[in-house]
Amino acid sequence: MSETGDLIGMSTAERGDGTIELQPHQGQTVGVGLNAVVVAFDDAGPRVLLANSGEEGTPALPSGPLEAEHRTLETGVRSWVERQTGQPLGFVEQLYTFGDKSRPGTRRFVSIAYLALVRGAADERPAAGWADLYAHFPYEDWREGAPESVAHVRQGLQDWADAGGLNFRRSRRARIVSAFGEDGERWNEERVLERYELLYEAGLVCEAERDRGGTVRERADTGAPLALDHRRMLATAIGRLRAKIKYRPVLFELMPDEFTLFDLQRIAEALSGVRLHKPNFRRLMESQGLIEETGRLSTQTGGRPAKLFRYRPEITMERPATTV
Amino acid sequence: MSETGDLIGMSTAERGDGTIELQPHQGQTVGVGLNAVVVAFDDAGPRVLLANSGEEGTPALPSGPLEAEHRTLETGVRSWVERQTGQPLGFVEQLYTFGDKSRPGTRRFVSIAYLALVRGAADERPAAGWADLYAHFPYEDWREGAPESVAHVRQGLQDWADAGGLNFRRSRRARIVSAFGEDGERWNEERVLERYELLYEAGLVCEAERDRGGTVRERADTGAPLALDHRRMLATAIGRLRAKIKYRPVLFELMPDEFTLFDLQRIAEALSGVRLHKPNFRRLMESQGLIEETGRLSTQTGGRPAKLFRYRPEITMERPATTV
DNA sequence: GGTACTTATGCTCATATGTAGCATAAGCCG
DNA sequence: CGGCTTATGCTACATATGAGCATAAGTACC
Repeated sequence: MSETGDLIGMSTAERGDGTIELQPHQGQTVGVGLNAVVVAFDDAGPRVLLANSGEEGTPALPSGPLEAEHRTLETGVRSWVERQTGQPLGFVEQLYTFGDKSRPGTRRFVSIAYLALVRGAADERPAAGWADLYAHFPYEDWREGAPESVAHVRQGLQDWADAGGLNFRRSRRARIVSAFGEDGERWNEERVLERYELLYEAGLVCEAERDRGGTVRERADTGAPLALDHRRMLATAIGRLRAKIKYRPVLFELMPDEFTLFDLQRIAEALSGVRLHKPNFRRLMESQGLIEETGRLSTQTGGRPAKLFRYRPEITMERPATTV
Repeated sequence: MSETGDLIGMSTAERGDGTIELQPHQGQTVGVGLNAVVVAFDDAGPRVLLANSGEEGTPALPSGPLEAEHRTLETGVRSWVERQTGQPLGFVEQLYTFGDKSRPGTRRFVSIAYLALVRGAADERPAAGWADLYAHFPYEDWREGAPESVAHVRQGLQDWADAGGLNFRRSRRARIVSAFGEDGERWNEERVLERYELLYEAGLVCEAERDRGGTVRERADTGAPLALDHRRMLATAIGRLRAKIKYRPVLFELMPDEFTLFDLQRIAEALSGVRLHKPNFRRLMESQGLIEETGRLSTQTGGRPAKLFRYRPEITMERPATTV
């Protein structure tokens, strides 16, 4: 191998066959972590898989370092989640890579976050458990109309905007309107990350206090904290998921083999956090050809029995799918 | 700092104030690289910024290792691109993180790829240059109808599908139809990555041959190669960009201060790779309130002079924007 | 057994959005 | 001045979306 180093920061290593292999130098020792946001459903609603980080510790996402034996990043994630929680993963998708320097002096750390969907939230695993998704984002659940916490949060943000200088005020107000809409109007359910980052910046989530060296104090309005920047990852995941169910049939990764159209709708609503119009939702689902009747009925509805459907994965195609 | 290590693969380090800090162990030495797909326009069309990797080397994307002084990943990317090519970046967005183990024995390598848009393709920089985007993806340019290369490519894929066993054949054919449509119908311009990965798997791009130890031989139908997995990154970037111009006003990151509606349309077409209906494109742009007339006219059109417009960034809001 | 209640299912309508075509305006070039 | 170019504006049509209402078919309760 002959080093030529003809390009700043790169070295080209000649292989035996005369071809050229390009490899960046190592810049510094960097830890690479893998994190997973694992989402599932049970009767109580949307859940996220958490690993407890010790006795008093804040809960954390399943995570671990990238290791030599991981063939791909994705296998690494699968292996960590299964080792830590016993939960095997189905659908897995890369979310985002976080790598800001946290505090001067601390070692550089790059975290690659993944989103995973699994088919049922089976409980009773050691050092792991399914938490209510909206316990960490109370203001994101608009299924019963605007939640109380939103008013609190809006007020807190208003105060924060008013506290700044003249220039700050304008741009902060614009960001608040963009993220939270005005007076309950124009709520865009996909802006989960934008909202969380605004709250963090305004010091309204407890992680903000903690990262400045303060103590973690839970807040009812902005929700329960997670370790490190894991709540940011969760926000990223929810936002991505809410966007994705509109154009990809990912919903079915969460469904049992057989389901009614209303089951499907309830899960779509739980994820997107808003109510949907029932007849329109049915029409959409039936017109897309993504599902087919099994011929059987569900009598567990409390009213007229509902037809049971199954997903048709053979129509992988592309079709936009579902909701809002 | 007391190590408790209560969670597999994690260690909790107690800080002075009694709060808990969670940090993954270091798994192995991993190099973290930053790559940038920088896109711009000149009169000849869409361009991508490349750094030459030595005399005979295949061109490469601007890239370099993550370094200690980079505050964020994004600043790292900006700094590397400017150091290597002299090009300062405007709009920057994270694309995807690649980290598969390439060959057994080689050191693990994680590459974080970014997409950047800049306002004009000024040339004449040392060790850098603007290349024609579609030179690397000839089959992606449908502005003049289905390109000849598509027929070649389709044939090659067909042969590859037929060569496999019975089960392979079915799934391969389905993937081909999903990625390339059938007979020129149902072409989805956003599936750039899906198409590239199919071609790679079928051995129809020269990188496939190269990565198996063969020599790099350029192919007219599937386009010019790039170093390492950089063409995969480029495919990811084009796909993301084509999707994004439909719901975000990113187009203006590429435009000069003043432009005609047809200028805008040409750039939208060049990126998406398909022709657009002119009256509809105008109506869309005018109805969105994202641009405003400057009051001046362009007489360079060869016909009736066109009104000049400028972008109104104050309407950052959210508005879906443009095309198809 | 009937009545009230529940949920499922099917249909209609108004309104947005997207697609395609054509007519006219206003410059240039010979 | 007539023929070319491109810009600009408008209209007809198809499709998607959003909201309401009527009916069907079960269960729970009296």
